[in-house]
Amino acid sequence: MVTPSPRRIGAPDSKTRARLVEAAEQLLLDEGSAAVTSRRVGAKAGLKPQLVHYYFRSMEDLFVEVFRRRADESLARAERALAESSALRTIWEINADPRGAAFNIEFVALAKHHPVVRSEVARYAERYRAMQLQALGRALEATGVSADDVPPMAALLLMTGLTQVLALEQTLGVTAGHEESVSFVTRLIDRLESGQAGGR
Amino acid sequence: MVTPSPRRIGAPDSKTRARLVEAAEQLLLDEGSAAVTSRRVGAKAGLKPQLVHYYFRSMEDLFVEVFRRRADESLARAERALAESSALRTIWEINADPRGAAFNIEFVALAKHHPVVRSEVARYAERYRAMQLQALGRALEATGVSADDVPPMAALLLMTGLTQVLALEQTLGVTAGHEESVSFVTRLIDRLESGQAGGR
DNA sequence: GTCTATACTTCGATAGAC
DNA sequence: GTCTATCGAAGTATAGAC
Repeated sequence: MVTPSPRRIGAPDSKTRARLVEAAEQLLLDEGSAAVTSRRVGAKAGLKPQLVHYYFRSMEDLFVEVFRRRADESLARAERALAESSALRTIWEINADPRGAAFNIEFVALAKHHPVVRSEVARYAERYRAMQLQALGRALEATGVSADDVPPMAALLLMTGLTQVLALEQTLGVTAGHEESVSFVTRLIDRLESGQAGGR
Repeated sequence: MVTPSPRRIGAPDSKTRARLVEAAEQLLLDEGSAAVTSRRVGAKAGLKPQLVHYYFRSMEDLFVEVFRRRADESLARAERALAESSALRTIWEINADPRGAAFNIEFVALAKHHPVVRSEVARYAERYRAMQLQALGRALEATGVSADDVPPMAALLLMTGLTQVLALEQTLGVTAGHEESVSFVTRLIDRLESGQAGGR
């Protein structure tokens, strides 16, 4: 009794479909979420725009697919990295990738108008946060920083926030103070991870 | 020899015009930049959509107007506030307003497709940053924190970044750890400003 | 000085041809 | 299983009526 989707949809493993997803991601990163229209995605992939609607029931479905592809990869990569030592530095490096931060920002924008995207992004954000938090808690403990002095959650949100402002301002061409701030954070991390007895 | 604009534009002090700007700002904050179209602005203001094009040469002009109105006000407010004492806390409070952070994010999105908006936002960001930086430098100095230990620029970008992630995540409905992080920062500020001898 | 009728473009989506 | 012809709605903008 599953109201069968009235429209036919292309095979999930089609080569053409993969090209469309790739084109959409490119467009999203280069020109922002507003540029990801069926017509422009088609053009970028060198295909007719209607193909987007053949392979995806709606634009929202395409957005979700683009998001999942990258989010799954990020989660896996982070999981591997955080299992190693020096989690503090690893967490910073993962978040410091400006492409990743830009990607997030665009999807939060899409989430405003696409409920399915929203729940997907929210679910991912929570998982990602929890994973990093656990690793960061262990890492800070190892350096001798008490959780009362510096709650891991606050440290994590401060790091994440910094990388996101940097990404945001980069799109404006504003970069004053960026290097200085990054080197402050990396120095702090170096001091903590090598010294292994930082704090107050 | 100024190629005179071929189209007639309504008076800058028109009441109707003000209504349109107000409606655009509402729409921007409530539904994001993608929702600010001539048709929707007109509807929100209870006017015909064509009026948007009568009062503004282009949508971009409307965006710039919305931005300037609020940016000017923010700059003036910040200038007054920062002249007072306890600049550290003041800077935090100004940035902690989630509406302001959301506003910024939406305009950075618009900047991607509207060069005039971009230069306007960039110019404002630089002025705002410089102003806060100066006040923050003085404030940190007063608390006995050396600029070598905590560069004011880094402190400023960390604070700004935190408020922006919070705003971003709020639109997703994700709020885990927000209170904890905010209270960490405010406690830190309290300690610095009252103790007046924090640091290491 | 203010607003409306209208043109033109691009959007997402579908039905049906190969 | 894959792609094309086409529709109706919504987008920006202009020319001209009041």
